[in-house]
Amino acid sequence: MAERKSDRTRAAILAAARERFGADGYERATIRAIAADAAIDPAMVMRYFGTKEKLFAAAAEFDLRLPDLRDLPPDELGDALVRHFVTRWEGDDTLRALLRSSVTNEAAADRMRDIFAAQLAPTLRALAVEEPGVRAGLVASQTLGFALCRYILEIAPIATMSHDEVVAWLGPTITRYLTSSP
Amino acid sequence: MAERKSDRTRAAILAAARERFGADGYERATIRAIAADAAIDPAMVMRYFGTKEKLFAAAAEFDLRLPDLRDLPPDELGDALVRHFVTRWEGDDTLRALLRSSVTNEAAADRMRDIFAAQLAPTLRALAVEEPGVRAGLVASQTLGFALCRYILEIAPIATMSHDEVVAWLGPTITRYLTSSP
DNA sequence: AAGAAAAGTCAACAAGTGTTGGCATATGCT
DNA sequence: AGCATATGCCAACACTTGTTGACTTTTCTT
Repeated sequence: MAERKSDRTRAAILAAARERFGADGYERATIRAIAADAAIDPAMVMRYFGTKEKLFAAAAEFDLRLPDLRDLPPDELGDALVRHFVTRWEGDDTLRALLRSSVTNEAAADRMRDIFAAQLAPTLRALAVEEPGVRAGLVASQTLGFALCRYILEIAPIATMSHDEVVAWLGPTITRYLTSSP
Repeated sequence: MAERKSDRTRAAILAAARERFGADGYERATIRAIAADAAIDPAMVMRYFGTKEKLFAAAAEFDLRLPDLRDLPPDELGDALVRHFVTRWEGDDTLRALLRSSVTNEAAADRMRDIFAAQLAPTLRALAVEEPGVRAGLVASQTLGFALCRYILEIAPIATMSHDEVVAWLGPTITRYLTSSP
């Protein structure tokens, strides 16, 4: 079965949706604007995805692609995680779309919580730390907060930091959240 | 000059606005809903504040009320700051309104950046740390991220933590951001 | 008590939203 | 080639939004 024509427009819609949701958030990103970006008719978006909610659900599918951390020495966990997160944030519009939308849209917030519970927490559980839920929450709080300041609010010194500086500052924090006992 | 009748409705509008902006964010919070909460006519909101933007600007006025930290030993700075932030977050709808709105609204983001630059950064500058801008950004990233996870996303273990636990976990992080050299 | 100013109500507007159905075009199969 | 199906466009719908202007009621001064 060859590549259908519809596959390409479908992909174009999804790409445009991720970009718009990421730039404007769920409510301000309009079907019409997404359709214009994808150079098609707004009705096509409905035909392909049925509803704005379902379009978002499809566009916000996301895999953190967390590496296996079990072979690392404990004091390098934070650095590795932070470096992974920063590159993951910058290679994909999806996380930005998710963050921008989850603040005002309940479905997006659900998605965010799900990524947290289904991807981050299990990875930490595999490290056999105590209270993996709490530690996963702490890691989320620092990484999401950093992303908020860097990509959304664009607070000056945070937004312009190099990857190495980010790792140097946040790495030890994450390491402590993973290894220190309360 | 006695208390005008208008002062009370003005205050009622502002309270309702803060609540709605905090619960729904800037775009989903409608003038009509705010007016309904304040038990007045939507047209009154316009008469009192002129426009939705100006209403938000008035409702989002905020003072962090940061204490003077210069007398504290350096290793207690983080604990004190974190405890102050948590109580400040929970006693006032304004910060939630600001956080929820700043993600999709540029004026709200400006306000957020302003609080950061005009209140947090100068306080740290008074502590004579190196690179106060960077450290203020780091503090913002952790505190805003924690607020996001606790009050907006309501990620389970973070949302239910006691104040003491919050201080125990975040305090050392903030202390390190303020005292450690890069 | 009369009149001015303040405070509040009502109905409507123009614009933008998600969504729908009908109709045209292109594509693939036999 | 001819038909069925997939793909696409257009115009319109019902609704909500911020905002406005005319009108009524209350409040206060003189």
